[in-house]
Amino acid sequence: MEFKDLNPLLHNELRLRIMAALDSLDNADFVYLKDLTKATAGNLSVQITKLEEAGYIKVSRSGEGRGSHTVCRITKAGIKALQDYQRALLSYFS
Amino acid sequence: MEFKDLNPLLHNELRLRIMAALDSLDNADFVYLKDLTKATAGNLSVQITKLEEAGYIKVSRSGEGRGSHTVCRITKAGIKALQDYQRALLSYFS
DNA sequence: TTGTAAGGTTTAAAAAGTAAACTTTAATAA
DNA sequence: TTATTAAAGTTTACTTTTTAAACCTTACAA
Repeated sequence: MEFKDLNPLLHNELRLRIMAALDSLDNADFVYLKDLTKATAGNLSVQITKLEEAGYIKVSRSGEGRGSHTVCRITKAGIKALQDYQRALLSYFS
Repeated sequence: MEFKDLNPLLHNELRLRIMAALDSLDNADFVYLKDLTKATAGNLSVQITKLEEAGYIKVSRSGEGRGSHTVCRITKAGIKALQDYQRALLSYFS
């Protein structure tokens, strides 16, 4: 039995939801992600920022206040990290 | 895209290691688990207790101090929880 | 214009994770 | 014997992370 390390940034439910969504959608805005992931706005905001800082997603913010719009897109590094995470997880199951 | 909730007790790397190990070994003692999971004794002790309190493992403790021996075994509920967790995870990866 | 709601961000509090320090007993050396 | 060291765990205090309530800014409606 050999357990591969799990990327702690991806080993969080909300962040994983965001990444999984962006992996198949390739781009989604804040409101859509909020609805899809069932997250609160605050939590979503924080986790998006963490993924952005890690370089796993790219975020375009435009406007302020009500007129603002935030669009997220997964990066190459993000896709790779997600794949690696998935592979690591497999080492835990049979 | 529908994300199933991930059991928070299992969605922790060390606890998952413990459970995955016990799932295939069916019984392992503290020292063996410590070596296998590469955990510190303190962390292992805490996480074993949490899994025990949840009814996912059964723990037999005998003796005290150096002569003590702690053996863990997965329960039916633990096996089911692990399976459910695994299934839930699959909903995150296409 | 002013009230209300939408889109996000900041924050402070709660929860969880971690490992150093400790307790107890067994083995070993002097 | 009687220290001394080391093994097996547990407690604890600390840090990190998570979470959502409160907040800010702007747009729209009445």
